[in-house]
Amino acid sequence: MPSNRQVNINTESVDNYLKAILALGGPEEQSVSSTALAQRLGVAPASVTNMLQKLASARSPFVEYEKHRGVRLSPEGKRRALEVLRHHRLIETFLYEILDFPIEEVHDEAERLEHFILERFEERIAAKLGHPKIDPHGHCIPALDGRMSKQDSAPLIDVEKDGEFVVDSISDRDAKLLKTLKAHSITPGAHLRVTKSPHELVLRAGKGSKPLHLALSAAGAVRIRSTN
Amino acid sequence: MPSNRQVNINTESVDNYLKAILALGGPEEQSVSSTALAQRLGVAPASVTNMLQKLASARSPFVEYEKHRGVRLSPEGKRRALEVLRHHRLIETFLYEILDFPIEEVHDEAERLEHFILERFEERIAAKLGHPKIDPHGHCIPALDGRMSKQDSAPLIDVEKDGEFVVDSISDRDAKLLKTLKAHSITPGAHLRVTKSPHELVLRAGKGSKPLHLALSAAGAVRIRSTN
DNA sequence: CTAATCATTTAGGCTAGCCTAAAATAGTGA
DNA sequence: TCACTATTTTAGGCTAGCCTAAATGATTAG
Ligand SMILES: [Mn+2]
Ligand SMILES: [Mn+2]
Ligand SMILES: [Mn+2]
Ligand SMILES: [Mn+2]
Repeated sequence: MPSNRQVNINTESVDNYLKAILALGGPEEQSVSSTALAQRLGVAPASVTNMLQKLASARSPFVEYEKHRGVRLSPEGKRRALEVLRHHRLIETFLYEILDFPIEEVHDEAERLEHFILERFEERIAAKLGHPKIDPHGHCIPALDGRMSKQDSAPLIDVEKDGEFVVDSISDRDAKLLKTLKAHSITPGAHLRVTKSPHELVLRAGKGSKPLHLALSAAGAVRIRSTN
Repeated sequence: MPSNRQVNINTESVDNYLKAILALGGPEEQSVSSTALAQRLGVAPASVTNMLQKLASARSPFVEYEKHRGVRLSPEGKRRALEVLRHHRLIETFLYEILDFPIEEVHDEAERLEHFILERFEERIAAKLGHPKIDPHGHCIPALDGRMSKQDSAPLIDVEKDGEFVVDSISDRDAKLLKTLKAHSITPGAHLRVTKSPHELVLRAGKGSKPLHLALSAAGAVRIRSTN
């Protein structure tokens, strides 16, 4: 009857569970279902249950978990998740700015490295980059203390009527889309004219760039804000 | 009776076994004992035997191994070991040159990262650094094809009589020694006056730096070459 | 209110990589 | 050559993190 399980809580896998809970919980930190986690992490639901039980029953638990009711990060879990997110986005910025990686390749490389760097490395690249607040996808980089400015933006898919916007951020998880958008000069900070039609959005960045027909299914990956 | 074992041969642990065999086998690629490997890797001898059996019985084996007679790298194993060594030394150079790490800290960080970078990352930092041939400890960086120039140097401990030499390289594995040597301006490429006494060596670098009394036990970590 | 469906957990298994203890082999020197 | 010692291997176990299949719990439609 191993009740007070002694769990090794510093693994790549644990990091990834915490990051996934942070991402799926959204800004309101809603509770996240096993199935959603299983899908995001590419593992079986049973594996998720197993891990959640471990994370919840550790000595200082990373999550609050109740059977059948989903899971939330504990304060400690949130701290760790934000730390890994900071690693991730700093590494992405670094790969993009210093090592000249193409934007669509930085995510996968960061996804591995984020788990294996020490504070010193983080501190050195942050310094080298001038303590950036935004990564190359337009996402906010959490500060050392875990604070992160709320983003004042909306998914492109929620646009109600045609208009002009500024590109806020683009999801880092779809390399192909990132490449396409880049080819149309649709990058964070760019001005964007949006025209809605039943099944797609038509996007135009600068004068020189061709209009892009974007399926609605892809429009969740782009966030916009107003042109002040 | 699982004879043709299907082994996953791309793990950090496997990398570390191969690197250790490369290092312990020396330039003559002598066969390496289980005990020596166990000691170097900080695992039990039984664990080594187990891993060697796996590495030797894979479909394209990384080692040639005979019970009780030690182990050598196969051509494939040597290729991989040199690849990881290249990663390691490129990362060290990069941490030192680009991120301004202190010399005595680069090794530990590289020791982890070397297993988790892709070709692209290797290629980018090599380019950024101008395809260096020598790392900050003075060690040769294997080329992409695995070739590595022989080092024309000798361990300081083999010095027979007093004289002047050039510091060739310093072992990366002893951070404390690296720091001490640095404080006495004893770094790769520096000129060095060596005076032998029964139990120690006295080392003097430039005029400004204080003489360093080095125990013989530490003198294996430094390699020297003649002043042309 | 009940039955079908869907989500989640439990149970049982697997591999990698480590461990310890016991057994076997090799090497050495009397 | 034979016994003693040191090295190495075998045998058996453990944890982390996955898996599948079966069982259970929650939800919803009739
Ligand atoms: Mn990313
Ligand atoms: Mn990750
Ligand atoms: Mn090193
Ligand atoms: Mn290593």
